[in-house]
Amino acid sequence: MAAERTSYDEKLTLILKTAAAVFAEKGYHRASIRDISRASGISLSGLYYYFESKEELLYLIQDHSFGTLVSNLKSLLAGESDPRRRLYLFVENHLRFFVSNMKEMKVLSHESDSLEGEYRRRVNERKRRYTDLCTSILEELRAAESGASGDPIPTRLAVFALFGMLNWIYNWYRPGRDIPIDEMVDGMVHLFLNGYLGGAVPALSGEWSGGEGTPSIWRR
Amino acid sequence: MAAERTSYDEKLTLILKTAAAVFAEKGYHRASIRDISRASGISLSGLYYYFESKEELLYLIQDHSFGTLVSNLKSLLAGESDPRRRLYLFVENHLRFFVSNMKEMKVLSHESDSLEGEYRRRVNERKRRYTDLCTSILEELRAAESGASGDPIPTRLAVFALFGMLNWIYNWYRPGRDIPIDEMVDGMVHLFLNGYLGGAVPALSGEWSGGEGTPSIWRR
Amino acid sequence: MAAERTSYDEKLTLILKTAAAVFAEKGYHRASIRDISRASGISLSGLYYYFESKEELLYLIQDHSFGTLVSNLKSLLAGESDPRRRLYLFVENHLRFFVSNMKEMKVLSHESDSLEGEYRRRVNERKRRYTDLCTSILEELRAAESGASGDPIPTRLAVFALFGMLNWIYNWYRPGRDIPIDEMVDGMVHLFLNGYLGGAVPALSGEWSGGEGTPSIWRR
Amino acid sequence: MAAERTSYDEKLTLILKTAAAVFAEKGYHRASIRDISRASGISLSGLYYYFESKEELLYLIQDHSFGTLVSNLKSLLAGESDPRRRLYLFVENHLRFFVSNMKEMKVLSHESDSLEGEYRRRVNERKRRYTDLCTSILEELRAAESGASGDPIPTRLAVFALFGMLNWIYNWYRPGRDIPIDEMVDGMVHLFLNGYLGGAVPALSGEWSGGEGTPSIWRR
DNA sequence: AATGAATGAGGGTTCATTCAT
DNA sequence: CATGAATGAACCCTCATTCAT
Repeated sequence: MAAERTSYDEKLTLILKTAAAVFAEKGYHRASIRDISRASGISLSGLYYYFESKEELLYLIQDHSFGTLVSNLKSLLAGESDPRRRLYLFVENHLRFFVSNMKEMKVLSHESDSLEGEYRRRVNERKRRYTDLCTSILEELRAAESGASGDPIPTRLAVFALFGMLNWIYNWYRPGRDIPIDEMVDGMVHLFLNGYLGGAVPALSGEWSGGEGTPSIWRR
Repeated sequence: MAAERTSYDEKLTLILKTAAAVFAEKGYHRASIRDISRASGISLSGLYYYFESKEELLYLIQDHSFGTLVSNLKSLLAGESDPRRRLYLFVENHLRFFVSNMKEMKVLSHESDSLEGEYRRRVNERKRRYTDLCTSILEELRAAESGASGDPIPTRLAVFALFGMLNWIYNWYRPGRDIPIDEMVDGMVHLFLNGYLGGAVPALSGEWSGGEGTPSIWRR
Repeated sequence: MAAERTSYDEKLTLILKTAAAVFAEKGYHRASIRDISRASGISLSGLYYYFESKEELLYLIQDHSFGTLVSNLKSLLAGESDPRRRLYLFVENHLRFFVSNMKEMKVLSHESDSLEGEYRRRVNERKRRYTDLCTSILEELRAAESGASGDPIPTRLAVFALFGMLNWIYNWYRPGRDIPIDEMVDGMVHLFLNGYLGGAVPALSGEWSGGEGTPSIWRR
Repeated sequence: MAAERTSYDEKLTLILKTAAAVFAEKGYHRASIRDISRASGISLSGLYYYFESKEELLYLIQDHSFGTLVSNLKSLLAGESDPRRRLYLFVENHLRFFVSNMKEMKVLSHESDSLEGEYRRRVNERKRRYTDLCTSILEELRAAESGASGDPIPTRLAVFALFGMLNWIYNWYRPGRDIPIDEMVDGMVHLFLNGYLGGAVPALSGEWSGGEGTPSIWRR
């Protein structure tokens, strides 16, 4: 008697998940709502009951993903004050979530320019706060570790180098075929921590020809 | 009498440069040939004298960029055998070229999935060789520096972490408003070298709850 | 205990009034049932309890309006036999009703082609009878006034000129900002009566170049 | 040898004429670009070479029609200063043009609300000027004819009554089956001139029950 | 070497309408 | 009585591409 019906929320979730997969596969602009209709088994017009436009659909995916990512992080960091552990948790949360939600995170990383107007503003606001949180962890870290010698790495550079390392994985990491996540987390933290806090690198710069950079056919 | 006509090559170069800018601005799929016609001042059908399809145009841009990037690198590395210096030169070449040709490199980094078939194969082949070169530098580096203790960072992870750091810059680096390239190069090399070669990070892992990762609305 | 429920009729009336306003505002074809749902506060599917199709809804509006217009007119003309007064009452009824029910009358005037089949037939039948009534008033009028000199104005032309004068008001008349209805009624009756019954206009025609009419780019 | 090719302008003219017919037949909103494609024999996308949007197409039709209507009028009125003759020419031009370009004029009269924004503004501006011209003719007329007695008909009312008479014809006039244009022109001028200039109509007003107008189901 | 004109395929979106509940 | 959820058909418009000139 207890009919097994799918609720509105379940269906919306299915749609978001399917759409994320389609967007991840073909890219947002190349993907058509018809693709999503086909992949989800819901009629083209039926989809519009759940979102108002393709752009809103992208926003919903990004917003949901980001929301969960951040909310998970918050509960992890809640009781922790040691900067090293906080960084570790940050990286671990980011990578685990990324690997568990590869499609969504690819969409989040790759389609940041695809939103416009208010949607874009909102997602960017979330990104800014997430970046700020990362920045403050790095600053605590530097404050805690006094031994730094030589010119320190600019924090902004460090933050985005870290995000680059982490976000780039959708371009190469294949779960099951690459190393397990645990090892990736350890490796990334290790790499970044030693790099960020480690002693000065022997001077090498200034000796390269440089000038206006590499000549190329593009420069004419 | 000697009319100042623009040659075929000059015009092709103009088209590639313009198209790269348009693709960088709107993304490959969102950009239309009409956009490129408008931006270049060449008629829609006139463009087709210089390429056979939109996809070939993308290929030409990526192939040209990559070709120059690699050729520059080759001549820089030519006389150098010290692994540290070789890494430095690799990073410097990559970043300088990237910043000098931001549009093209964004297209190269961002639109790797937009090519198909033979075009894709060819660009991927170039990427593989470039990656291999980077890999071998990192291996030389590790071989040269004996002091490494503890579990070393997997080379594959290190390579892609490095590429992530470098390629991500199109998402944040604004020439003129951010630090000069020299400092960015120093910072990136410093960060990566210390990270890659530095001593083991105090064990932190294994203590996180994890399991299948963070619960999320996506996982239901 | 006596719940103050709105009856079926009240709700239907609300719907017709709301729909008339929406149709008047956006035009029948441009307006959507969703617009009416929004404007009336009744759910999209809930509306279909009161009519079977959008076209029937339009029919109901036109039929109701016309019915009331004619029924009012009938009771006004009931005891009156003087042709001038009968015309006056005709015009007054038409204009007053029009101004009091601007939305509905705009729909009636403007959307006469939007009905098809049986619906159209029925409304047209009502229009025909209404027109016939007007025609007969004009004929009585002419019969009563013997003084007409020269070629009389063809009745069919007079009838439709009158309807044009009257119906056009939805294009310009703004209650409150234009003259009061009374004056408009007087003015219209005056204009039409003098025109219809007045002496011949000095011959002016036949002197215009004309031929097939005005040359225009359309005629090529 | 002399190829019989149709020029751009000829094709545009064909499209405007065809589109006017389709819009007149089905109404602007109900008509689809596909209908116009079918009717003109030009492919759907091919049409967009000649206009940028359906709305621009409507604008082009209205603007062209109005332009010709007014330009014809201007050259007719050029040498004429007698108010009566000026009115006659105004009406004759309007009606002849209307009948010769029934489709376009129906679109012009019936679809005045279908344009928005800048397009609407421009057409309305033309309409305003045309209306002003008519108004000034009526004023000259009244000034010239001193004999007017009693309260004169408000000019604004007279102008729009005249336009109503004239524009309404798309609702009833069938060339070939109705009276010839000449007679219609004479009739309309006669009707309006006598009405507008004629002596006062015997007082009839004020005796009707009225009040707030006719009670109706709509007024609740 | 270059272009104006044209097109088939497909894009996102809206609509009137239905039906189980 | 009333609604939430769903759909097929159709809409306007854009696109990469072609081809005669």
